[in-house]
Amino acid sequence: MNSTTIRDVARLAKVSISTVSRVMNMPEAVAPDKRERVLEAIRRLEYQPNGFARGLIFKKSNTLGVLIPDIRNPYYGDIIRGMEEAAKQFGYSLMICNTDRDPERVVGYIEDLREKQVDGLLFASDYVTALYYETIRKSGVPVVLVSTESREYGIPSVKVDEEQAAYEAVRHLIALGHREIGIVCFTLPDPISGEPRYRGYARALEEAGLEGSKNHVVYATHWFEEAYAATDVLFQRYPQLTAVFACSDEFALGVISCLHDRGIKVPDQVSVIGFDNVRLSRMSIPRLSTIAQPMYEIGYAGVSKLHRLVRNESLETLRDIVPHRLIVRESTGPPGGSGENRKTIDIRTNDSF
Amino acid sequence: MNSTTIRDVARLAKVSISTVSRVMNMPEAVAPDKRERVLEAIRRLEYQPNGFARGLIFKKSNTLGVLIPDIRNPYYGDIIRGMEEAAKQFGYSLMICNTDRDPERVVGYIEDLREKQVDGLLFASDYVTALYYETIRKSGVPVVLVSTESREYGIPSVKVDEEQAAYEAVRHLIALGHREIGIVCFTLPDPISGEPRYRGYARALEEAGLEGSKNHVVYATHWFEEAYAATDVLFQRYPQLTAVFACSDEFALGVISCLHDRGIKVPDQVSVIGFDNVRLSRMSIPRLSTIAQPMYEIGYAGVSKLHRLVRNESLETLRDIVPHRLIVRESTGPPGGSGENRKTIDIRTNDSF
DNA sequence: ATGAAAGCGCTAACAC
DNA sequence: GTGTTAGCGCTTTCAT
Repeated sequence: MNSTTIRDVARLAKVSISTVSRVMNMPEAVAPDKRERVLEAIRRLEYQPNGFARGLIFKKSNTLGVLIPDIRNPYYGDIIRGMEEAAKQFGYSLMICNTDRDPERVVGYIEDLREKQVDGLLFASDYVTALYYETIRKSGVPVVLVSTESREYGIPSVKVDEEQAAYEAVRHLIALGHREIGIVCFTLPDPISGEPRYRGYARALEEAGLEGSKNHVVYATHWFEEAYAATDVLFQRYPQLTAVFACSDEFALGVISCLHDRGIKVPDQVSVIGFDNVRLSRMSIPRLSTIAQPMYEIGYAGVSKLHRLVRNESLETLRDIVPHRLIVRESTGPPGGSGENRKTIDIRTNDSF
Repeated sequence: MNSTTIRDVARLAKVSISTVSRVMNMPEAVAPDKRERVLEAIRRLEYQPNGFARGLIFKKSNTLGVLIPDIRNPYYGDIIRGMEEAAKQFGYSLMICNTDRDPERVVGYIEDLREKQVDGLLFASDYVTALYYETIRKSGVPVVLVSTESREYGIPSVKVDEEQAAYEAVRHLIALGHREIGIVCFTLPDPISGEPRYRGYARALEEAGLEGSKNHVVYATHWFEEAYAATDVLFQRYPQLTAVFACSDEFALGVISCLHDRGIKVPDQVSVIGFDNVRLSRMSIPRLSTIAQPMYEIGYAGVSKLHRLVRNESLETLRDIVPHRLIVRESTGPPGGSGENRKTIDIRTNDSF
């Protein structure tokens, strides 16, 4: 580690340390000749100021902590990029932490970030438990929630309207002519991505007089593999389904893979719609119809909001809702083969992974 | 921000600040009654020490900087998880930065991380240019390269044997009976993932007396969309191909999508093998045959190595090579339809994205 | 315009 | 065992 200090520079330039400090912070305030000498000394010594010392004085780190529940989920790629762009704009660095949804790590990271004196915290997707809230409160660090929200604790947040988005996804299926629609839902109780998306699904069904379908639900927790397995169960119970609403694009891929392995064509026999519009959804065969979230903008807006918070500016709104939109690609279409015409589904657990 | 200091605690507990400091750093060295009083005061005041002050003394941040070229690439998910696990083990936090391969951001981040006094730097996948090296050298921060290496500057690194891995991928294709094999290669000059993988491809071809195929190459830079477009060019030039080696799984998906849109079946008519074994490769249809890199282990090993460097311990080896392995799934098979039997390929640029 | 000195919050000698 | 004190590297009064 390069350990030349301001003292070394002062000595070499034959000035006092305050002069050196001045050329770094208010260059105009120092005589041109001395300024040049100092600059030269800085160059020669490759001097770079110590962030700890500055932090101690300014009581600011210009760093924001970011808690990501699952860094493997492509959903966060663009969220992070949006955050980074905003951070750059406002002069912050990001400290990105992956919690793998482990409460211990969440708490550990919050405490660590607070010790590192981050100026603020971005908390993504996870549900804010009492433990998390208490840890955050204690730390005294401003927080904004990203793709999650908290009714109990009134924390600022940025996200889409999950219920409405899910509603529109299922509306799309209904408009296509589907009558028997299943859902692969995030394991309840998940008050963020689970419950609201289920409600949107149920609302669309009711509105279309299809409430009989409302129990065509099966659960999975975030992973392709689970969605794959859940799909077997779903079609075992409700073989009449002609469409399924998968609560994430990854789920949708799981559903499609399962169906494919059972010889069922998507979308000819069964339509599948996803949620998120991660890059993957354009890379699969068939390309996924899905609900697009503006991930980049969500990340950007999260940092903007936090920036205001950090500077004690007032927030126009506590909970920001950003627009989603339906994207129709290839995985949805009108109902084709009916349940009866379909090849019987093999419900044995698949063991190919 | 919670701003109670060690002084406040000392006052409330009616002891000196050194006693407070002691209960935090060497609790046994202080009398039980006082210790309890201090602990109670800490609890009451929700005191948490200031990392800047401690950093100033210890000259350590217990933080490692991580430079990721493209956070959207799923390849880095497990790399980061491996790093994080090791970091936790060794008592570091990770500061993850996404550079999007922008030299300005790379340099900016290195300087910023240095000011933040990170104890070390993990530099992933990118080629170490003279500018980067100079920036790193100036900063004086120990570095290890992850999934990249540097012959010029002799920087420690952890990665697979790209050339050999590519060789084995193509060997697999040859063993299956393929004679006309194309490659979708990273844009040259890419001395890390481009050139060595091409050499592996070429070596396998030569060894099998297939050197005629060696020019069946087309280039793309990291993205699905580019691989898709490159595939059109590849088959336009060499319609006799029955197999292609894609230099990444993302490329492989691009190749497969393109082929699929042209009505060509994988693997029945054309075999495709990828590289990396990202999670995606198990989620696609067909599931990808690929070369698996141990991403998690690479990340873990990178941090371990850096940890040694930070503590000035000697390294057994400068450049670590970790094992790869061939995974055969569904996207490769024996050559089926010959070029002639195949539907003519539509070489117009696809505009579906 | 410039230097001397105080002090940010903490740890680590060094007394006692 | 515990308190006093001298810094860690820097910015910022305050004199001059």
